[in-house]
Amino acid sequence: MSRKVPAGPEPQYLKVKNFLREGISSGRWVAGDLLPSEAELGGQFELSRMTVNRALRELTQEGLVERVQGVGTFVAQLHRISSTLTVRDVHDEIAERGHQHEARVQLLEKTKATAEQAAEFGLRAGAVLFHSVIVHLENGVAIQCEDRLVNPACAPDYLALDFASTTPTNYLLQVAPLSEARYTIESTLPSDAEAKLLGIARRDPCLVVKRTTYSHGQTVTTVRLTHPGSRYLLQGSFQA
Amino acid sequence: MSRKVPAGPEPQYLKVKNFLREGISSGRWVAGDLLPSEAELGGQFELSRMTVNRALRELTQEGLVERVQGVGTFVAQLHRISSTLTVRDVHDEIAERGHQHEARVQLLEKTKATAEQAAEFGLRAGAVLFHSVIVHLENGVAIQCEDRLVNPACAPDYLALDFASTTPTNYLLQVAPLSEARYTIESTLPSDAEAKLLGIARRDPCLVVKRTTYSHGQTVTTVRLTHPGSRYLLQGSFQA
DNA sequence: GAGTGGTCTAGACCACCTT
DNA sequence: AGGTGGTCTAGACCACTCC
Repeated sequence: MSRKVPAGPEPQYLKVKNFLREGISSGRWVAGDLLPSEAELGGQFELSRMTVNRALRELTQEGLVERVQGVGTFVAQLHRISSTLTVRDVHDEIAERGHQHEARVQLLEKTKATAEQAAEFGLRAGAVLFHSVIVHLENGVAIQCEDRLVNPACAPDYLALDFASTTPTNYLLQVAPLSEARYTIESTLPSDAEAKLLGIARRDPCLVVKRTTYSHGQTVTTVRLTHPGSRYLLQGSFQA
Repeated sequence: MSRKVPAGPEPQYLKVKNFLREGISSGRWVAGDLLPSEAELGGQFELSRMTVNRALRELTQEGLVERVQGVGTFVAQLHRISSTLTVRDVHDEIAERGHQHEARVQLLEKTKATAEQAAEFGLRAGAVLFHSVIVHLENGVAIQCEDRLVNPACAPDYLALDFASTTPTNYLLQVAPLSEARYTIESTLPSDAEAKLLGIARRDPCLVVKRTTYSHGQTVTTVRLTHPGSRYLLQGSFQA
């Protein structure tokens, strides 16, 4: 068992992972099948149990297999195609495509929280919130309208910032370490104001991402990101 | 160092993970900061390096920290809020909400591939494809129109199936082990046919998921899932 | 050369499930 | 009792980076 582990280009645990991945995606094992135990795989590959364990643990986390203590490892039901959807800072996203980003600040003001907003921020109705509306352009074309409410307790100098150079997302992540976020994605029509700002018709469908982020258990900000359906889509992929 | 590791309710590596997570979400360490090395953490917690390594490895995979060999472990830039978006079988999704699912088969036919479709399936133009259109209802309300093309080579008996009892997604996952999938999510208007089938107006925005799945390097199926924007949304969350 | 992370081992103890 | 996975150790060698 004392192999001179070359630790070459491909680690041993990856060989095990690939062996199993291959077996699953080729149909050699199908959903529900019992896979070889750690001991068996360790024998076949001449590896210690810890190394095999790592391979199987990672496959579990990737959702490809399911493990039951005392029973064994099974091929997972792949009834869910899950993948990492990344909601990112617009600036980064545009920059990564090699395009030019421009932000136009349409509004930057203090406002008083409605009862609903106050509840979301854990403040009392009428408390002061910061409110900004910014249109983001990619190579001169409006692709996102960002309508945001900010908790002044988390970012007291929000109104004094220059959003032509930093995005609110970027700034807020710096002043308030992100601990949790919730979002929804839906398809709706833009408001009159949004349609005007984005240069689209009132009846053009939009992809709307609503997001609330928390830090230290406090609500930092809520944002509504409206994207013209004709100019924006989310994409992702899944790999077995 | 020979502690009687109680392996109690909380594993040791989780203690390390939680310690670091807490430090990051509380702002004790901010993006870019250098975290204690494996050796340091091992000393503080009286753990072996392997155990600490596991904690840090998992945090890396969760996107919370970044590691550079020979340099150290740093708090990651949380410029991306990523979470697992799960695109699931409609039936499961509805059943999980405790609601009733009904599938109405609107169309089930052979068709000849257009040049574009043929290219997607790796077949020649005019090759036979199976085509189905099914409307899915949740408690009697149409929430999804599923327009699907299927590669006959992967599911020869597709046309003979009873989709009132099994969904195409479910069936196809069984006959063709999923190896890869790609999808996009966008906001558009429904076609005339879709609007009619979903019982909505032609100008009601829809959330459309397009998905192509592969098995053994073959294209198994392409599907367009159209959801009335007023009745469907995707949601997710992110936890630091 | 000293410090870092990346990997691997050959044991170990435990909890759990099946028999 | 015997097999399974879940965790942990105290070493080890390597590749990499920084000084």
